[in-house]
Amino acid sequence: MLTLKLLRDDPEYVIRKLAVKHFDAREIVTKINELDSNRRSLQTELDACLASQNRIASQIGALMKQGRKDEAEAVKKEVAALKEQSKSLEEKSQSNNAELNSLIVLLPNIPCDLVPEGKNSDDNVVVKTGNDIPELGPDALPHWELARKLDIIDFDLGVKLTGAGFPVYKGKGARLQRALINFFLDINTKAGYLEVEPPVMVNEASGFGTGQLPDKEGQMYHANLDNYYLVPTAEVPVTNIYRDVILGQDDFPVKMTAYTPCFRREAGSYGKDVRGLNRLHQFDKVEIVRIEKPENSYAALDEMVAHVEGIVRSLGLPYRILRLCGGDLSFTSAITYDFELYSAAQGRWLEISSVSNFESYQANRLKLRYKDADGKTRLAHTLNGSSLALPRVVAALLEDCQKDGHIIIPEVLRPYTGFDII
RNA sequence: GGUGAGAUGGGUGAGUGGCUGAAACCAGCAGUUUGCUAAACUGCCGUACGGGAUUACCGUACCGGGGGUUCGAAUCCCCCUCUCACCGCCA
Repeated sequence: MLTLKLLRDDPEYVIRKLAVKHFDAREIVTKINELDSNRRSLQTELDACLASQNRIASQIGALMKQGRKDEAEAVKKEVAALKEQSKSLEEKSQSNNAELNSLIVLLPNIPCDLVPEGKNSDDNVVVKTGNDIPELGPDALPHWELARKLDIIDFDLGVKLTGAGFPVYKGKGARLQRALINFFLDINTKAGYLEVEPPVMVNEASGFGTGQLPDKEGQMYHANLDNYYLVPTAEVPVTNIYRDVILGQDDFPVKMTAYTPCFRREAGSYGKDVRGLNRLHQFDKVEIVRIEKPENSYAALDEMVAHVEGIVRSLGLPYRILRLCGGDLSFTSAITYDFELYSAAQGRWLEISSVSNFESYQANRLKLRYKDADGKTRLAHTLNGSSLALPRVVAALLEDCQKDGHIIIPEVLRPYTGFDII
């Protein structure tokens, strides 16, 4: 969430920048600043009231000690009115602040200056393309048919075991999953990311920390007996490692990578988007997370984009990098680069990675801070990106690498798969 | 799941109603001195919010979380959560 200080110091800036996200913030920002000013005057009043009570209480203590009991009793009577007053001030202040908090979380993150104008995904800017789109013959198949023919992914069996969106990978299909996960983790750790294996269920506090709760509650699977949530992405447990943490100067940079299965209810999706591997309820993903000082976060973002591009390039699959426009940017992101692979048999681009800088928006929720050179406590910046999400990589790989009904495994993966053709 | 014991500042750990925002020690930071891969001494050393002469000052809150008793609570009462130990079960 945004900081009150920013909203107070430069409301017009916030309103102007949020317009890039097509978010009309004027009303909320005005209301927030009103509530914030109430908050401060109420607190000043309440603090003064409590201070007198404290003063009187210690007077009574002193009198009692000297055995001047009657005087103490007399002083006690003075407190009653103050107690009434502080009680009412406290109630006012609590309801005021509750309203303030409920409003401030409605404001999305401010897009950074690099974010292009635009309404929706059509307005995203292609910043780079790489690797050639293969010429497939007329008998080229979409991945779900290839998977069935080669008997490497069984969607129907997944339906039997669980439901739609929970495929079963078999034989070389299963091995391919494992190969990709290891390949991605190896590249990430070589680039200095610390490998982490986090829990795949998190508590409520973690869900709040990264912003999945309360808004996206319906998107997560909930184990209600213990009130745990299945992680929708490793970002949640990994970033929450640093919830309520104050980092020192020497702790930077923080670079972590983690593989987890990801669970998403994806309520409301339908049609060609959910065919085959295009959209699943459970999928594998390797994530990278960074925590940086504000002055370094954009350099870190560029590094992450270059890193992910290196992985995609090495797979030899046709890709492009998009800079998301204001209208397509997620609620919490200040800037996002999407990576897409071209799925030749479907004739469409599939998103396989999203690399974002959240600046201090997540950190403010997480209470993730650091001591700067002057010893001041400030909010850190958080960033994350997929490197990579497996299903659509597999979809594109199957479709783009098909030849005479078989799949030619990309060179870099062969040490991991142990085979070069499916 | 059962029984018992606990939860205090970065760490160890004191503290059973007012003198405790919290002893002491360790770690950390700054300085002094002796001098040299180090020691001694002195000072500083939690967070948030508010006020303000906006880095020095003042106020308020916070001793797992929430509520209660009281003029006053880390300290008493209630509820919850978590941790540890033993037993049971188990990959």
